[in-house]
Amino acid sequence: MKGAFEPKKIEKKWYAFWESNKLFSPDDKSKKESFCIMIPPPNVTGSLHMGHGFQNTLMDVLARYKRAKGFNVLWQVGTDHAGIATQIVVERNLEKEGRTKESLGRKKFEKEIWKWKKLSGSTITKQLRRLGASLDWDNEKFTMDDDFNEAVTEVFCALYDEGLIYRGFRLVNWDIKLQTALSDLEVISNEEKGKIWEISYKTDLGDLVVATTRPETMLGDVAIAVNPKDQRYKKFIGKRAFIPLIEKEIPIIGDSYVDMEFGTGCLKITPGHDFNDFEIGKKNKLPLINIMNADGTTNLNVPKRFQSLTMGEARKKILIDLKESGNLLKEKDHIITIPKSDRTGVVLEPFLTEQWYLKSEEMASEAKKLIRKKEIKLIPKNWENTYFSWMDNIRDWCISRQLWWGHRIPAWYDKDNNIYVGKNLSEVRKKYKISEKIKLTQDQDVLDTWFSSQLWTFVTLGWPKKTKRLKKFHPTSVLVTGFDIIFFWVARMIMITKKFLNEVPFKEVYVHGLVRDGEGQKMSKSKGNIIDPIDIIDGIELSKLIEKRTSGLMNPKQEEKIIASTKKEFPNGIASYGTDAMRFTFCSLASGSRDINFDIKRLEGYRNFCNKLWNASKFIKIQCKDFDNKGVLSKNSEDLWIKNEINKTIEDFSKHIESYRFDLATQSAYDFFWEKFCDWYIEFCKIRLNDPNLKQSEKNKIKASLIDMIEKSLILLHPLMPFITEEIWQELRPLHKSKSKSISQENFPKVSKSSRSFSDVKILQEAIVRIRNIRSEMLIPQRIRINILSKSSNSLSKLLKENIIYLREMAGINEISSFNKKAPPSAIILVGKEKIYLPLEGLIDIQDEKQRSQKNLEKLLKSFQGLDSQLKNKKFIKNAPKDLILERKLQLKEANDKIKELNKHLKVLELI
RNA sequence: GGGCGAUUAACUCAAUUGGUAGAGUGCCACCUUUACACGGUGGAAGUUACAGGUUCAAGUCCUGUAUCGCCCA
Repeated sequence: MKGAFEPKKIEKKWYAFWESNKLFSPDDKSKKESFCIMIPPPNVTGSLHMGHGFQNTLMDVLARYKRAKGFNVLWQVGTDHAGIATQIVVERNLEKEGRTKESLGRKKFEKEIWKWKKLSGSTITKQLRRLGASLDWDNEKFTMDDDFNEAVTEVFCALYDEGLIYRGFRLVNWDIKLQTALSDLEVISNEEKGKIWEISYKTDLGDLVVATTRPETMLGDVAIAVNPKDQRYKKFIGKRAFIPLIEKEIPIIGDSYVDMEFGTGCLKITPGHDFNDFEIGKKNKLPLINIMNADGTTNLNVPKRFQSLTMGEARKKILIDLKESGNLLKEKDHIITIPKSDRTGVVLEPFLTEQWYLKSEEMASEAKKLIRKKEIKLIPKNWENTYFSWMDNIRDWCISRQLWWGHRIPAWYDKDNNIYVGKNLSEVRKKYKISEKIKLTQDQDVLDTWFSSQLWTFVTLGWPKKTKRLKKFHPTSVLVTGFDIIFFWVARMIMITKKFLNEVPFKEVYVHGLVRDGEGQKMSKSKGNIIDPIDIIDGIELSKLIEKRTSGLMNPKQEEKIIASTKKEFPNGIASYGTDAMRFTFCSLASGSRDINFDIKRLEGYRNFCNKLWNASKFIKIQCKDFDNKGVLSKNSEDLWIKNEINKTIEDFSKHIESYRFDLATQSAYDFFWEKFCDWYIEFCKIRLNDPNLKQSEKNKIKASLIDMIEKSLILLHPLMPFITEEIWQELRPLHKSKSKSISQENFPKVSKSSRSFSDVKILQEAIVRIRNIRSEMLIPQRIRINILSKSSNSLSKLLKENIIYLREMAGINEISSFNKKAPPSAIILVGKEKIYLPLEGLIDIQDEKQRSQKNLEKLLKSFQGLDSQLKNKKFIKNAPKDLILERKLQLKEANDKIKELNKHLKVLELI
């Protein structure tokens, strides 16, 4: 084993070993209890980002932990076809070659996408392997696979036949560049500086002033609305108004929706171009006018001089005309929320189209019950509020997209636009009894990607076939996901799974936070603060990191800023930290909070922990060279103490993992290994093994104990850091002699608790720490060995003498002498109730000792006073729990004893 | 406008049903000791955003204020 841990040398080797031995495939015949996690399928052509790294680390920890706990584990792998995202990428690639999807036609374009999928589709799955993710690669799924496609079609047809899927003519979020409807998830609303204009409309009773942020939609106005309670405008209701410039007559209506305080209190109603107006229009039975083409230009419904303009151009022209006609009264700055497309960045238009919708209310009400009845638990619980608030206001889901990449909608039309839905053309003809002579054409649209994603938990297991896997692993155990897709994915899975399987898709949902940079900023290309998990694993030079962060920027102006901040944060680039350190860091940050600020400093600390583990193991390997382990353990107090410590740790660790407190789990494992095992136990063993007076048979027992402890530690840590633990475990195989192929097949250590208090070990440790402390304070050099004294009769004296071997090495003690009557002038160290005397002569200045004792005394007095006043409080005695009072009393007595001793000591010092 | 969350050491985060605040990094001092300087030993560092309240006891519960963030409209 080398001096320092070098992750690069081992990681790829072990992943290949695990995979080729199929260690992560569940056993279909197993009688063990099942545990199943579905991977939230990443975009098939995407690449790994920090969110993936974080999420998949947590899932892998669960999967590996559960395997070690004796479960039959399936962690299902697969990818999503990611309709829009993928189509855009392929279109861009074609653009570079001067081709367009239209020039190719639909079939050839689809072929291009499959080509691209083949080319880049393994990037993400390769990266998942780099994370150490213990996925079941034998059953990788893709949402566009044939079987998935069939399942999607089946679900669509069933929902249609039941009347839950229907065609509807209404507003959608329209991307004029892609010319498709978008899901709410793809809408990014940002506040921007805009303007609000006040425009006068002529009416029967004089002018009304309307405030609007979108004057161009005026051409599609169908009414003016005022609040019926508004005294200013009450009399206008029922009268006529005239749209300026085109002088079209529209009614003035009363609707309580209108906010009297906002703008002028007069609202123009444009149901064809505003979601709220659409609702008002429906309520008041107003007509619908669409003034826009699919490409975002004005259509034939507007006067000729305004036709074929972009919405921006139309706005300019209308404002000029309004100014001229005297109808434009005011122009004010105003902060407006502008919805933009997450995909193309263009401003989204509410647009009237005919789309396919899924009725959601009934399914939502069923889905709400499942959470209420606790058949599904959200963790942390407060996410249930988010879930309910969305479910309570659920609207029908627009499931069609005007794209070429996705599941084609299984609907056909005849020349009269009659709709026929079925699994395929021949089934449709049979189902609806339509002869071959009648021409049917299939709907051009595809389904929203989430429509297939919602089937993920059961179609991956073989549904609609009644497979063994489906029976064994569904409902799945837990879903690990981000809060940003509770609506789009989690809620919909719950609804659809209840509908089709009459089951829950998962029993628990662990909702994790969003990974941000060290300053709490969301990581994004435009901010230039993205860290690629692979760069943390492998390391990256500063120049390459800058190149990565600044290439392909939408706004080149930011380049300088990004270069400066990158140089500041990573002056030497990013070192190679290895997967294990990164995973450990992710876990240590997974506390259940909403934001995870990824701080490279934390990473460094946990990288050091990997090195500690490495070197401790190396030490054991060196010590146990040629040792034939018979498994006979050493049973001194310190050996039993460490065994008890690891048992406590195993118990805590399990408790924390099972309650998804990965941070507490890492903390307990870290503390045990570094602070208990390395700092104390290894030192205890080292000293004993170097002791020429100790028999070889005893030394062998100590070696066996060390091996036992390191083996258990490795198994405990394996879910968190799979690579390093596998490497060491294999390296130590001659010592632990396990017959398993891999540490990943080892069972979690069984816990046996001890009722002992181990006070002897704890007092010994306290004595060592306090001696070190006084040495450091009194600046006694390490090479100087000191003599200490203790009263011959007390128990401390006995304990210290028994452990002189440790005190020599760990506290620089030379000899422990006893005295019967009177100690020479000394500094004193209080250990529990007893004292250790450190003769002053030649070592310590008397004034220093006075000062030190005085300082200690003050501290003790302060704590004494606190405790004393608490215990004198009758209400405290009356109300506080009994064991707390007892504890406080003991603390008080201890403080009191120590104060007495110190006072005595100070008096003695005065006399010298 | 409605809802949710956050504010704890210089930085990044913890703190179980209220019981006297802890890690990692950084900082200070000492130490090249044969597992580890990615180390060892010891140490300093907090009016828990602010103001009230409930309670024997508040980082934790309640009310209000401030700042920041997210979601929905």
